[in-house]
Amino acid sequence: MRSATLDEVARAAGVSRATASRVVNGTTTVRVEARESVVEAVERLGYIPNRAAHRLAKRRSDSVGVVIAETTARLFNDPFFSEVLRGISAGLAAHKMQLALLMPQSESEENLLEQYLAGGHVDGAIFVSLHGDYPLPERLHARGVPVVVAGEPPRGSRVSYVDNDNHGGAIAAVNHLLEKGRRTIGVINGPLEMTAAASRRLGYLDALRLAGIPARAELEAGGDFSREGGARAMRELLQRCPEVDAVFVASDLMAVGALEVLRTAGRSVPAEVAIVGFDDSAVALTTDPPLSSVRQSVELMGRELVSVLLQAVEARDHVLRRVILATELVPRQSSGGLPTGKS
Amino acid sequence: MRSATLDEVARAAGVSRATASRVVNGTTTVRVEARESVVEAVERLGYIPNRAAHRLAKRRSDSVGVVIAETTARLFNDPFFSEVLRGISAGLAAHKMQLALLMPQSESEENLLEQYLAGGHVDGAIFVSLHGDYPLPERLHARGVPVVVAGEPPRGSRVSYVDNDNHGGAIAAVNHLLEKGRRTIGVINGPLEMTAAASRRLGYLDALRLAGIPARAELEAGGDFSREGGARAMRELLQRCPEVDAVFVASDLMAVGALEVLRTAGRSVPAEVAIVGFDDSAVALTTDPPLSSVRQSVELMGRELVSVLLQAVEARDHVLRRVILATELVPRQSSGGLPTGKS
DNA sequence: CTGAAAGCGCTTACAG
DNA sequence: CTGAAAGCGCTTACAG
Repeated sequence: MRSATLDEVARAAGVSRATASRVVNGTTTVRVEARESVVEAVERLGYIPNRAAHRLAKRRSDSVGVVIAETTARLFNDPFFSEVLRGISAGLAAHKMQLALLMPQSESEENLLEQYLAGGHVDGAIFVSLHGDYPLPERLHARGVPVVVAGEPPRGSRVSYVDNDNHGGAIAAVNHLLEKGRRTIGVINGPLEMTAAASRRLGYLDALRLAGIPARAELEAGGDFSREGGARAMRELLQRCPEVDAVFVASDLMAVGALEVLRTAGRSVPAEVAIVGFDDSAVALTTDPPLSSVRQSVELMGRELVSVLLQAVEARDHVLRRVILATELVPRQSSGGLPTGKS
Repeated sequence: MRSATLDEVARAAGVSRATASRVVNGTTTVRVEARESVVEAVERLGYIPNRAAHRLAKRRSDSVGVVIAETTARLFNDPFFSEVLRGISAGLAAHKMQLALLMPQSESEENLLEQYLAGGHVDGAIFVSLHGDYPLPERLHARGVPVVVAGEPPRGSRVSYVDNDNHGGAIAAVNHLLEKGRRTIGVINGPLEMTAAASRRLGYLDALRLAGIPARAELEAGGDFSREGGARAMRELLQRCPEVDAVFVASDLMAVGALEVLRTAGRSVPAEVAIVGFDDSAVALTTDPPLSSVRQSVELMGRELVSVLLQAVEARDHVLRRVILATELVPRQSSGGLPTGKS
């Protein structure tokens, strides 16, 4: 159960505790023989450093808080969270940092959270909550706690963040539809208080503008990133603009709902209506026809969140860092993307 | 940034560090005046205990490892993980324990994991991986590390676990179908190497047996807990036994697929075929008709996992604990469950 | 390159 | 009820 201590290792290796510490921590200034005997002793005794002692002496926690402050509904229906968590976990593990997961579920827990994060229990914090106006990251940043958030925060914010290129991805999607000869292109938006949704919408509008096609308000419908919402929006669109020949849908899940409505309405995809989704999630491959979508790597986002945070921790600086991850259009049959059967 | 130390609090309160420690930790044997002046000093200085020092002195980590060793696909498509995580998080927070999330993603990370968990970095571990044969919990248990797993482990295992009453839930579901007058009841199973799937199947068989109805192999079809799998299984069932008048589907997601197939096949639900799912997840309310299902609380499971683990940690014992959480049938229209429109 | 020693911030017998 | 003191296991100037 109890691992050997550094003292025991030192004694076994016939060196001082200081030297033992040096080789364990990879300091180079140690004679080869000393190093070797320490390494041997570590092996033999199965030495595992005591993290608490290490932290106390170094005055660093070697752990980062990952805060997921999200409603139950979103949390359970959006694979985003598991995926970004996986990326964060991998990034942290590579740096031997511990992931302290925090999921506040009430007002009072929120308050404790701020105490906790500001109290030196962690070296920094990553926020993965998506809803627009969340003041905690900003407050912690102001108190000098290194912070990074997933997704672009509302404008005016001073905290570092990592985000996917939502705007660029949307432009690519709409350009693709334009190249396919579509001219009456609708959009199904996500909830616009989320910056991701707002950016995708902007990309749609910008792509149309660049192509010299005037935007029409009746070609926009609102969703909520859910399948149901996508279906509802598609019905609206069909009713308001029966001549619509393509739709850029701001999430794959909504696109699934839209496809169902189109099938029920007897509109063939992509012949009559071409569809492009966003996320390139697993469902994109299971729809009929397979869904063209904009790929983003949420796991990569998790890794980037870690590296941005650790940069700030190392540098002990207060620099604002922004990382925008590339997105990529993956054409499939729902937009007539691929001439062959390859998907 | 840096919080006051206990020493500073003691000095400000005019007592010794020992006394200050006693009131901070809630020991009762402290004179009222001393207590009050310490409390006041804590307030005034904004004292936050240094966790590393506390841990080092107490030789306890006050944190538990939560291991999610799961394939990406399952992790991202199953809300189970977020939900159980939320329950665990809440349970741990209530005990002021820290949640160290561990998501090993390779062989080598798995090995480090065992080192880590056995190395005293955590007071115990909760395992949330679902696939059948996972040796790590057993090994840690044998090494004296308190361990509890979510879901019944394969038979022969000696580790504590918390599970939902899959068997009882399945019996309730099938009994309900029997009460509705159905006699040709099929089943769509999950992957049987998962104990949850196996138990549900057993419940189906037992309920039939108790009702004196012989089981027929052609009324069983296999799924994989996915929507696709459910659809495939339903097609099989219709082909092999067109006279089937009810199906117990071992997960809501599979039931969604089954309902789609039935609609396409022109079978009305519940008039011709009654359906009951399992999980009572959010989708149960969005299907058409609303899906009867067996309710289980995964979040509660998370809380129970914590309390079982902490019992073992406190007691420093090696007792095998098993907690089976009640499930409950929620009748809706897919089984003709409710005479009125209430769902 | 190496060791003796101070220090990180807390807990807890022990003696009173 | 309370304080002086040892101890938890590590890191790191400092002197050599």
